[in-house]
Amino acid sequence: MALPFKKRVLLVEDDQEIRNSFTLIVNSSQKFTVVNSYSNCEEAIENINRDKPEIILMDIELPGMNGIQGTKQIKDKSPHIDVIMVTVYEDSELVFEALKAGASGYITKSANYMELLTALEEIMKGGAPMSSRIARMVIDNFHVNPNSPLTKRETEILQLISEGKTYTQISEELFISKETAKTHIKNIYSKLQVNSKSEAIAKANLEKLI
Amino acid sequence: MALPFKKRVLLVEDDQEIRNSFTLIVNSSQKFTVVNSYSNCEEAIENINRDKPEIILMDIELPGMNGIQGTKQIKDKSPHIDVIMVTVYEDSELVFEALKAGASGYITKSANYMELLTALEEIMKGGAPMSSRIARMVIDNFHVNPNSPLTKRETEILQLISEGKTYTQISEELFISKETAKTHIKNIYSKLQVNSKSEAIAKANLEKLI
DNA sequence: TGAATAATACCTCAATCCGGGGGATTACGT
DNA sequence: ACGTAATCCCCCGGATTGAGGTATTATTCA
Repeated sequence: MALPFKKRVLLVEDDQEIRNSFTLIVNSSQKFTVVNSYSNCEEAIENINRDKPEIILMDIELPGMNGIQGTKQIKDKSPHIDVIMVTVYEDSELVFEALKAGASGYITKSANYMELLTALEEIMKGGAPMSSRIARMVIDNFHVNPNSPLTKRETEILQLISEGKTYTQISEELFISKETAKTHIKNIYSKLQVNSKSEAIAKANLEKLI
Repeated sequence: MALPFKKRVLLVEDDQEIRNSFTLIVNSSQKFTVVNSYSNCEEAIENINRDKPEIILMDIELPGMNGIQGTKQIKDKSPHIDVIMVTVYEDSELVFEALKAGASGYITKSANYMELLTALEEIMKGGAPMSSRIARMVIDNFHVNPNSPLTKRETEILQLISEGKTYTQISEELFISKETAKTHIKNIYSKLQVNSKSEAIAKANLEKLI
């Protein structure tokens, strides 16, 4: 009955109860098996080569090293392991930090039986399980502000600035004189209230102008 | 029997067959109704104030204005309308362009009955429906490269550069001398093979160094 | 323990960039 | 007809940057 190819799942979660209930749920599936569970990242990382997990369910709030730092270290050493963050928070900063750290999914602790197993299946299929709110948060992060104070040309030039181009390169690329490029950039700076290229890029990213 | 609060869905799709089949599927639901369908963006935009859609299913490849340009214009005028891109392509550039333009979901034309309705439900819940591959693509886009050639300090400084900080500001923020900041930046430039702040930022974003 | 790497700091010099003005023409759309 | 956008030019001074060095401490790791 024990399938030889069950996906190896590791739990990192300091709440004993959640650890137990998640273990039960995961083990109830024919496709997954919990190889181990830890209450902190340090131990998990220490034994990762022995446990050889393919998927890690990682809590964010942990004693000692937090789940985001832990994910970073794990993905650093073992990039093939898929990490799913499990948390109570859907705070946007934490989400993005976790994703940057290398998480491939983001579910909440309130996840029920089905949601948890669906998330694991999604990961197996090469997907990225997320709650509705997280998905929207992530997608919204891409949206460019349609109410930019900049004109089309200015936006175009800001784009080139963000690509690291110099005044000269911009003027050549757009077939305009260097002075014109300068004028546009002066206007961009004044509209964005900045006074350097990098500041302009920072503001552009912040306000999703490009 | 006709519920008064069905969500108003608009179709923009040049393939007559798909338009018909999607219309049938959407109308089969108690929660949605197709208010109109067009074979091009121009017409859709022209009549949008009359059709008053809450959700638009938008093809990307269209005669005349493409679906990405169309989405941009629609979100510009009516930011409250949710646009779901419907396409055969899962090409990464197109996906990101569509998301930047303001799309809130991204499904493929091969979407069946269930997938289509699930996507609409997801949108209604404030989510962002995506296929597994798209979701992973989007998530992967956040991941920071764990094999950065930069040291911790250099990464820290690159981060500050990307925030638009000057040498002086960086040195003050990190409690080091201006000269040291300069040295670090020189090393960053040499490792990234660039020679300006904006180029460094561009490369950093490209290679997900920060 | 020794070597390598990282982080710190200083020097010089030329090129670029920025800010702050200014003025001017053409074109397009309302 | 007026405003906005896009184009181009000028001056200038000061700040910043980039490129070339050298050098001293920590720390880390083999």
